[in-house]
Amino acid sequence: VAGVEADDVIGTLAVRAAAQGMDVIVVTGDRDSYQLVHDPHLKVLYNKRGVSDYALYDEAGILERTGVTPRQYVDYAALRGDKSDNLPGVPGIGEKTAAKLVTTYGTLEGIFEHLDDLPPRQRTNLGEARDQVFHNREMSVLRTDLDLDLDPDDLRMGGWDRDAVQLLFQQLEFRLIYPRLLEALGDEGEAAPTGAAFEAEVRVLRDADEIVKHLQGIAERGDRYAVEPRWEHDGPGTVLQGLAVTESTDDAMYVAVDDLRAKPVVAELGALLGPGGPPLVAHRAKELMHGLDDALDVDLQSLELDTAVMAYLLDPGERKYDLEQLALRFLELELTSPDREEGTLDLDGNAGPDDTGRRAVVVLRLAAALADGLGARELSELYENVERPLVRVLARMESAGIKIDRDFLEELRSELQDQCDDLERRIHAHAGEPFVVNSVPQLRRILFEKLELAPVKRTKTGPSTDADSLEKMAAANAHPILDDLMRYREVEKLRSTYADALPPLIRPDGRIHATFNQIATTTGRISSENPNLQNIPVRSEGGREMRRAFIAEDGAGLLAADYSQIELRVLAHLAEDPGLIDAFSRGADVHTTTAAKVFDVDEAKVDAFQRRFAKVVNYGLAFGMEAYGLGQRLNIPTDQAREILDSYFESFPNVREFMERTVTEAKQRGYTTTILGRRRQISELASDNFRIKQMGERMAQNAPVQGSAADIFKLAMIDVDRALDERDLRTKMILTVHDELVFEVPLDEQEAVEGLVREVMESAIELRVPLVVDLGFGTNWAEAK
DNA sequence: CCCAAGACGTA
DNA sequence: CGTACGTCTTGGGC
Repeated sequence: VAGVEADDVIGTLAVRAAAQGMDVIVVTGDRDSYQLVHDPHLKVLYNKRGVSDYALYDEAGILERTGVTPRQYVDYAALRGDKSDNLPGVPGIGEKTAAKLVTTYGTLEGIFEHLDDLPPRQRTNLGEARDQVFHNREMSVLRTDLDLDLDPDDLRMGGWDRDAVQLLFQQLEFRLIYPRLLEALGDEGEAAPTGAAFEAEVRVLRDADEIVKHLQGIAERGDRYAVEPRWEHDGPGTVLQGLAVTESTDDAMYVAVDDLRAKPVVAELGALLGPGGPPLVAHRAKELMHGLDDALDVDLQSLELDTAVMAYLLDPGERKYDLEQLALRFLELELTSPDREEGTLDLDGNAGPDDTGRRAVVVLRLAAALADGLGARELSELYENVERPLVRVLARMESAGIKIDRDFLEELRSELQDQCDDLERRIHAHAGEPFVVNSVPQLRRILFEKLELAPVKRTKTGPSTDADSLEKMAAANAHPILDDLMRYREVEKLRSTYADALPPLIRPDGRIHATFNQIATTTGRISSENPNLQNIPVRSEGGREMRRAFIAEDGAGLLAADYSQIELRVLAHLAEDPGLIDAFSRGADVHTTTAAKVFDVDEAKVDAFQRRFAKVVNYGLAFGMEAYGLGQRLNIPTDQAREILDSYFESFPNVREFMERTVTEAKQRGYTTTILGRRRQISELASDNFRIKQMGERMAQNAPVQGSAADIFKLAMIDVDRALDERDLRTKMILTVHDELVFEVPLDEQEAVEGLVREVMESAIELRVPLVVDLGFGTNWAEAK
């Protein structure tokens, strides 16, 4: 109620309801409500702390709790004051004295009339606080006589509007509360329309001439239009069933894939989707590209807007970018209405032509809304120059895949299996009993109970058994089981995650086709799944073997091109740090330079040990690592780590300044930005929880650096792809690993491609420091690194 | 079948 | 108490 305190509304309604004979309980953490409890029908459920510690007070309860009656409460509270409401009390008068005074003299007025009867200290203090005390009382009196337009009867609990609640919760991104609410209340809610009943006229075209005419019409008009694929089923290996196409906001046409295969139709479709075709809109255009390529051999090159990618740029922190959710959030449209007409689902429960058509219409509407959103956040250029062209680059990489040496992989697999078996036997012998080595709870029992080893660190559920802990325990010569355990973990990881998991993913063409996800990471990087080709081992010697299984076609080799220390170069650029810029500009080894500065020695005299320290410092401190963490990583005392930290920031002062500025800005704006304007929202920065807020600060420090590096890398991918295309080279880009690109290069193209790739990657963007690319060439991925 | 936890591979 | 991912095995619950 405008212009009125909420407490007064509560007071008025509570008193009115009690007067009507209703039993009223006011649930509150506000003690002022005690004054209301003068009616036998009215009680206060006062929550002292949190939600589980509470007390139910009736009139007698208030008297017992405070020593005064509800009617006397405001006078008592006025004397006592209330720190949380910023109302000072009377010095020397606490709860006990206040209660005594009020019961003796009845009211504040009564007390002040009898000041002379009181002890001198109280008399003076009360006299001085007189105005404050009356002010206090005024502040804590609840009004119970407001002129309200509503009555307690109007507030009876009714049904609930399920759809409205669902819509609201989806908009607010309350993902878990809605199902819990359904569970708690059952689905007895009153169904109410929410604009959900969205229908589109969908016409199924079968005649080739008619289809061609329709497509020609789109080409001639040249307006934006949407294409939505219908798939045979969800998930990988699905096949295109048909396409819905629309230029309007309320109708669409649908063509089954068999009808698209007619020669004149394919030709027309190819022209429409080719370069220079009218601007096409799709949701998850990369999947559409694969569908068109696989089923019809059509190359989609006229993509204008991909609604999934656009939504990702608006908020890269979302988990999913389903059309259903986006429609609800941005258009307030319910795409999957539960009561949709029968017959729109096929036997497998999949969407039919009508659904696909409706989706196409939604995609077209959504694109306009998202385009506005991108514009308003200055993300349009990033979308047009980077994310949009990248879609097709990634699609082509996925199609290319990487060839696998199946025999080598099988050989490796059986070797690893033997080693695992052997190590498992030894571990069981050390333990004196068989147990599941992979099971952390069972391993804990063996190590920390049976063998009574001393834990080094803890997890949420018990002592940690991670590699770091095992290593520290082994260093203390705790037990011979530890060495075998560490080797087992390494070998078992290689066996299960790579040697076992990769062979089933080899397609009939002898290659693995991973999916590169453009809308998965918060920072702007690309991720890889099914399998993850971005974490194939390389550091350990044994692990590196795995890369020998990734090979080139006969007559070709693999070229690996990786940016040298791109994140540190980005940091140097963003922070404009003279020390870092100088090191990179003169081509020095930046870790050596850091070591020289931190340890105060000549660059020429830096030893390998110091350089290793400096490397950890460079990659850790710059992103919020603190003395404790640095000490852990380097196995040195925290104090010593702090000294290193201090001298680092002394040598590179602009880095600290940049980090501080970044965090401040992120707190103020709610998001960080990259070189190309990519945004990342960091809600953690607004948390009351110290640890969460600190985590947010580290994210804010890292996101601009990792994200800008991703920006540059994506530019490079697009440029290289175009350069290869323009020169009609047969070389294919086949992998992307954050700062590394892998190409399959026909041997006769090696020289040309090496020069081209280096040149294009190094000039992807102009920074305050040079970009440097390292190249490697070989018959397999291990050799190319 | 789903999920969380812990572990671990990469940048 | 550096951040960013994806995947594996266990073990508990339905």
